[in-house]
Amino acid sequence: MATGERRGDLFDEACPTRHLLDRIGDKWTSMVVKVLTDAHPHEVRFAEVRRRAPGISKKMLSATLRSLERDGLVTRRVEDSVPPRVHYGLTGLGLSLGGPLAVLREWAETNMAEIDRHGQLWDAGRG
Amino acid sequence: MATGERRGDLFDEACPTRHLLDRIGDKWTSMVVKVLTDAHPHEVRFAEVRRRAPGISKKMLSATLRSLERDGLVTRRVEDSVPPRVHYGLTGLGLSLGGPLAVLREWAETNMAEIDRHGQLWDAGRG
DNA sequence: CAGCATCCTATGGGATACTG
DNA sequence: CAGTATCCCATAGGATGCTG
Repeated sequence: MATGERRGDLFDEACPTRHLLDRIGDKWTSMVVKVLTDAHPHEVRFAEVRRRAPGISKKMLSATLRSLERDGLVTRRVEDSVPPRVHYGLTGLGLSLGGPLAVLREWAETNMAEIDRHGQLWDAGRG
Repeated sequence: MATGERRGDLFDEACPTRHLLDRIGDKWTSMVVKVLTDAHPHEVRFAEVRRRAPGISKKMLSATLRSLERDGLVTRRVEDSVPPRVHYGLTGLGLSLGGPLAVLREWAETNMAEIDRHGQLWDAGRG
């Protein structure tokens, strides 16, 4: 991703879910999309996105945003000033992704605690 | 994952979606869950899961199933025979994950073609 | 400010061979 | 049959420093 490369996996055609997860399943994409979704229709500047996605490095934010822009989910607008200001926003496609992500989030909020609890019991039984 | 280890990322508490994607966003989990969801309420044996998730190695199938079992999404039942037969199925929790995954899949089926097309245009403009 | 370049490590995951 | 064990490599992604 950092290089802008994309792999064309055989399973991409066979399994759309896998294909999508290849794009949004990495460490930062879902958080960046959420930041831009929450801000919509307002654009958000690079540093501000970074502030709202705690922990992300400049390198990864840059790579994540470029990947999203490449896929047509995010717009990038450079304000011609010194120092430069770059504004990011969602395309219609990017905005539409908010629905599925919200569903995922809702399920996660309801069930991740149980998953964690189960995992801890499991680990304890192996200690 | 292969070792059964789990990282406790700081963002897990802050972002449930990220937390969930840490579990299902890897290469095989979503496909394995889909196989078991499609088969439900019937259980599926190890080799049969493998057949329905083309390309997965024994190692990765083993690791993926164990991870899902650890998280309480999948049941594992060993039939006492020689050679052994091991049957996998979904728990209620695992079954409930089918909803969100179907939403993801639907969005992907509708939009991944456009994403790919956009990405190819982008790449062409950089060639 | 908004990045890119570079270096580095940990991890995911494939190939292959072995086992109860 | 249903796994483990081992080896190997490609990649994700963090840390740091430089630049227009």
